[in-house]
Amino acid sequence: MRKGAETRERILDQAVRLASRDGLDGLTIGTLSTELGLSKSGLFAHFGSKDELQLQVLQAAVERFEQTVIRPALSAPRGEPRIRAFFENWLVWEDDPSMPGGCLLVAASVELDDRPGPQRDFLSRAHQDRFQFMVKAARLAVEAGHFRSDLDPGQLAFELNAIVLGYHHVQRMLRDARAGDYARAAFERLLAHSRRSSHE
Amino acid sequence: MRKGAETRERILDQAVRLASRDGLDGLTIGTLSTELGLSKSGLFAHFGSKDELQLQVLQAAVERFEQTVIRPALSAPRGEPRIRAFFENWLVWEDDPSMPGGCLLVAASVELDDRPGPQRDFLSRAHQDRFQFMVKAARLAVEAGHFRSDLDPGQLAFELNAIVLGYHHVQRMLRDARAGDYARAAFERLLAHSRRSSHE
DNA sequence: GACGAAATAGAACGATCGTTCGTATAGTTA
DNA sequence: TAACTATACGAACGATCGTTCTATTTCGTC
Repeated sequence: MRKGAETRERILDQAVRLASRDGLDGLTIGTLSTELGLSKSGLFAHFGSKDELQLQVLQAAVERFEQTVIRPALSAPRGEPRIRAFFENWLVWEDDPSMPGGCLLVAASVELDDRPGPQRDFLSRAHQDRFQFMVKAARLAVEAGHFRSDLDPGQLAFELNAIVLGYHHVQRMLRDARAGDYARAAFERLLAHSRRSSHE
Repeated sequence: MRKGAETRERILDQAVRLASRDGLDGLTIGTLSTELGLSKSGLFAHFGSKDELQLQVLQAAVERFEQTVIRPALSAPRGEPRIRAFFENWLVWEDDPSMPGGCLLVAASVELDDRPGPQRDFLSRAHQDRFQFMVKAARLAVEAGHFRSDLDPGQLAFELNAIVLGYHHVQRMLRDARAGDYARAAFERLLAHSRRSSHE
């Protein structure tokens, strides 16, 4: 019962890596087991089905996101500093070397957005939670007096999310080195607009 | 030579539809031929390889984007009106019923961004062209006096692109009906910031 | 050290993948 | 209409997919 959990983690670690490249469907039990030096059936026994493997891969990715991005942001002071920490950690996350094919949550989101099932349900919930985290962070920033009182927290969450998606695209598809500069400039513009009496 | 081109178009039409759901790899010659009432080998003969099929699917999608979004924008007056037309047509494109799985260019971009090959090369080029189109449109808007002279056209292109990606995500993964409102509000904020002496 | 359980391996399954080949049909041209 | 070519089909290929089964090895506990 000890050993099993260890290998399961080792499997999921490599599975996240592979799925970031090839997608959740492109992720294959055969290649995954080969790369890990395991037998196909031995690996399979840990999950019982490919659906379950995909689900656990998604869960692993979400857990890591919370650990890498959410938690550090929560330990920053409420208001603008927290939002800033969240954003910067998110950018770091997007280039995490443990996902050489780019953020798995982005890849899986595009892959699953129109395919009903438990994988989509789980991922959708995770994205909603992340969105609500940003909404709440924006509200706290308003309460702290950092942001203007008529700011729409949902709008800020949308734009924050959009900036990171834009970064992902320009960085990975266009391979434009200015991706980070663009993203940070957009973020600063968003912050400036969100602060008290920004322009009217 | 006549008949062949017709069926080829019919194949590509359905292929774009299927690939928008299942991705370019998920697109399968077997299911594609079945849905069209063709034999696998008969369909295959039109392309010679799956790689070539994928490439032509991408080309078909890019051509349609140019026809649906780029060309109408070009027939709008230079400057802000053109950018506005481009953006609105882009949003319409994102919900085009001929791609029930969402914009193929977004899906393929995430799928191919880390897989070298002619498909990625072609798609990357298409995205660069689209980006440059936005850059040029922004420059024209500056020249027309609609936008401030110190505006960074690349930055505007980045943010425009980001807004649409955010729309795609919130609309399709979160299934939030406010996606359009969010996107348009972000767009108006971007325009306001880009106009002459917006806030300083 | 022996025993029961957990973990892994190996072989095989039907299904489907992309692809090839030979053949028949359909369409175009002379 | 005859000849020719483009188009489509059907069967089969080896490879790989997820999955199932049985057997073997490894582990934790008494």
